[in-house]
Amino acid sequence: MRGARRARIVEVEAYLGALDPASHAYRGPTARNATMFGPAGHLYVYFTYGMHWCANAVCGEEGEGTAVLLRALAPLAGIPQMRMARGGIERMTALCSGPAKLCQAFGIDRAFDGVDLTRESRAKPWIGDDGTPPPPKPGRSSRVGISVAVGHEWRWFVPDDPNVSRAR
DNA sequence: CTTTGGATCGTCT
DNA sequence: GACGATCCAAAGG
Repeated sequence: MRGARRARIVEVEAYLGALDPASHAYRGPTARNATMFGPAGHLYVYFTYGMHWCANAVCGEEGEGTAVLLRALAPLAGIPQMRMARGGIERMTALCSGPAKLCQAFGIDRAFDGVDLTRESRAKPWIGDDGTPPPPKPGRSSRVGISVAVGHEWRWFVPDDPNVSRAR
């Protein structure tokens, strides 16, 4: 949520710090993952595959390294801006249907690593509660794109939402 | 529709 | 020096 752009979170994955070999925080704090070990409610942004940014909400106790990866959003407002940021792509469900796509749609990069998500602002991303209840029966599956700790079903999503990324 | 391979570079070994 | 918490275009059915 930034500027005129707003969207609803419809897919996330949990990464459990030192307990989770698939987490960036598994091997302890480094320059890159420092934000993960900070206070909850802040944004952890990382760069991957030489071209993509991905965003997490830090959610554990300070020093724990626990975070939730934002994997997909349902666009609500500022759609033309998202389209523009995504290179003029037309298909609505392609705007935010992936962790790197949603960052591109919202213009999220390293500059926003560490920002406080709990404070509403026009100049940076933030997360708020608009009163929409969570799905009564959330979808659940193993996490996408990882090669270790594959056994845990720590991906959660809104069933039947067209913006949810398709699993490999 | 599905499958495949290329792009591209910061981070940690 | 290897490899990613990915995406997309192109090619094949």
